[in-house]
Amino acid sequence: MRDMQLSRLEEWKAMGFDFQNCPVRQVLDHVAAKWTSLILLELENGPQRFNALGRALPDISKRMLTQSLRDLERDGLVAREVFDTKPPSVAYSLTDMGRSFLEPLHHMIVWAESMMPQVEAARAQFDKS
Amino acid sequence: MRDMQLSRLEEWKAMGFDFQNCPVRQVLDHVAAKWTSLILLELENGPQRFNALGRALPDISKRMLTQSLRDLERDGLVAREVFDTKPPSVAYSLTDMGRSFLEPLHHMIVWAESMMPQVEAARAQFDKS
DNA sequence: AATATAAGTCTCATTTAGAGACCAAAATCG
DNA sequence: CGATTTTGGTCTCTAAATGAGACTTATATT
Repeated sequence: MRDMQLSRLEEWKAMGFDFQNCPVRQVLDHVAAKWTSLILLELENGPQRFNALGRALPDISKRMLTQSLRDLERDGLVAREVFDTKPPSVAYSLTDMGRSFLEPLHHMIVWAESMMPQVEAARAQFDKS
Repeated sequence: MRDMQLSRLEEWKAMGFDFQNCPVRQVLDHVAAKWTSLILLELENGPQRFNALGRALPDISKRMLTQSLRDLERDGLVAREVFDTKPPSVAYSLTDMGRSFLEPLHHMIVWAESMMPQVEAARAQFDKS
């Protein structure tokens, strides 16, 4: 969308508002990361090891599991701990901040579950026309 | 991740739990759609036309704006109304359900804003090591 | 007369995600 | 004893999702 008038954007820039670093976007990107929320939800059941998480979330690829866990670790939502077993095992757990994220996340889930029938109805309506 | 033990998944399947149609995943996918939440947030300011939305969200492409709006319309969160002007204009607005989604969304945003400093700190820590 | 606007669609290029092979060392299985 | 499994990943190759931008058609503006 490059054919915009730029006025509002220019205004924001003038105000020193950094569009790319907008905190709202950053969280939404996080929630939007498709797997991170599911991982956090799974870790609510307690610390889990890499492969156990993979089994709990059967349709995630190892690649994305690794990447999502790194992102979560970097942002301080998840802690990674290596145990010196043979072979070495790695446990992932929620940090306090990670746990605090579950509260708003559960709000979303409650909303989702209560609205699902309406959403289904809307879809059926939309699809038939 | 095809090398899983399948036990938990099998269990779920035995329970008739349809993994792909899980409502939690469906909403999270929605929130995870990268643009839908931003669009809903923008429509909180009142109904807006296609190009106006494009200007308000400068880094979305027309292609994704169209697609996201269709998804939101299909799920009943957004209403699309065509006006017979010349050239015809189209207004998008929140439905009641769309508005109700803003509540849990705002919870997430509040969380995001309050946690941002901690997240930044965690990132700085992670990146330096 | 040329350009802009409305709301998209379409194509092509780039980015992101998924599938699965591969790693090394130790434990387990037959 | 040899084969397989398990640990937590990485790497490559393919497939899917996204972005950039040209194009449309009729009217209005400059």
